[in-house]
Amino acid sequence: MGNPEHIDGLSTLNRDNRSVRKILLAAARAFGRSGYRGTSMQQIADRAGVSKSLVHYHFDSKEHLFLEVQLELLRELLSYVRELTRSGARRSPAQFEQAIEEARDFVVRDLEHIRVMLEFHNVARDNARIAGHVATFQSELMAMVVEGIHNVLGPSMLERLVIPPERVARLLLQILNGLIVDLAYAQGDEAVQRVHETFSDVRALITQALFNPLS
Amino acid sequence: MGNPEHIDGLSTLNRDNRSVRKILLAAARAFGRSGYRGTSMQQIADRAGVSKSLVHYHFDSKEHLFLEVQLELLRELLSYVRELTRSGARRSPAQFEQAIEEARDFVVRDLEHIRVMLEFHNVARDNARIAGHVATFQSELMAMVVEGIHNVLGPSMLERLVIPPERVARLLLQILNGLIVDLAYAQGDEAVQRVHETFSDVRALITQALFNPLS
DNA sequence: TTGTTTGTACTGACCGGTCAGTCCAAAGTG
DNA sequence: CACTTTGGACTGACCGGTCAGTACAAACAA
Repeated sequence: MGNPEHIDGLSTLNRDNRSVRKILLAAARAFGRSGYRGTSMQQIADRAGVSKSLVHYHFDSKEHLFLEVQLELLRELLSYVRELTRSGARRSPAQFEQAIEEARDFVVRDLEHIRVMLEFHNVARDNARIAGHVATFQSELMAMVVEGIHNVLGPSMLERLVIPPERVARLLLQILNGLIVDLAYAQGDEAVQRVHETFSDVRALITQALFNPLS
Repeated sequence: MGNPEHIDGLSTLNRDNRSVRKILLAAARAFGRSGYRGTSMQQIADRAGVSKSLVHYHFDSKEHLFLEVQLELLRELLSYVRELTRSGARRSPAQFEQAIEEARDFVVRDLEHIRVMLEFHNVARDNARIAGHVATFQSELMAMVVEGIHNVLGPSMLERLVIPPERVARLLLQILNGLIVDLAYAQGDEAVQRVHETFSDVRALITQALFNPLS
């Protein structure tokens, strides 16, 4: 990745600083809940328990803060996907399904955080710098999922895929986007439960059709 | 639906008025592109070629305008789904796939408009009135898709579904949400083309696994 | 025919308020 | 000393919304 925080001429950011971490966390949640424009620097400062001045002290601008939030989310996702697909011992469609299920659990657990992704394209549309970062974000995530598919399936199962791994990766990301949107809409526990049921249907049907039978 | 524009004590809206139609169209596109908070009344007025005052003359508030945009989108979706699934002559998985493909084309064609849906939950989160309308929107759309599935498949094919029609409807809406998000991210023609390919994969795999073989 | 009234569409100027961002003096901290 | 943190005052831009007033055509009255 090569020190992405040093490009674009942004000032260096001390990520180990406790306040910086608090601000990043508060900002991620606030952006996820209310969107980029719907979140004020004051709200972020309040939720982080620091002064507004300090936020401006650590981050050049709101755009910079958003960028760093984005960057951290990418790091989290990458490290999670790496961890999830590290072991090379799973070699069946059922294990593949389980990996998808675990990915879903990850999304649900960090939903407030991950929802920021739905905001990326809105901000990117009138901000070239952020648009570039979104593109990087997407391609790095895609590469990581492809690698994860290789790790989870191994060469033997990989041969049985009816479409190439790259297309499987794109497919997984697309249905996960659908899950995120549906969850954003769902209000109340039964609604969330129904969304989970729906995603399980998607997962089961796709897995079933994704592998050629053993010849 | 019963004259939805008369509920909530909103002033009646002359939908035949040329300016009103221009404003609604401009607002739908602007909300779809930049989100609710990212769109100002001034921008909408400019794009509609009218004064900001006129927008406030026809619509009580920004919230009211958003509500009317939502209402019109619901009308369009309902009438489109009705039209798409009217004929009862299709009775094969291939025809089912084609109906999904047509729905995709509809989404792509009106994407700028439909993208507003991604914004609904953001606005609804801190606006009870809009939250109620979103819930109505969702349930009416769901009912319409279920009815459409019945029409497209007919009793014979309906029996072969491995999950009930209601779950199929939720599944379709979820993967369409994924499509909309992916399209929102896609920049450039090849990117859009790749998203289409991905959605085709989803559609094909799901359709393949969705029907029991003829016994 | 001429004048009056009424209703609708529409506008520019303006108001109160919010927001991102700046500046700075002061205080704590390692 | 250098770094971090606070709080407060301030600016310029923008935003949603209001308001007085214009334009105009149809209906009505003399």
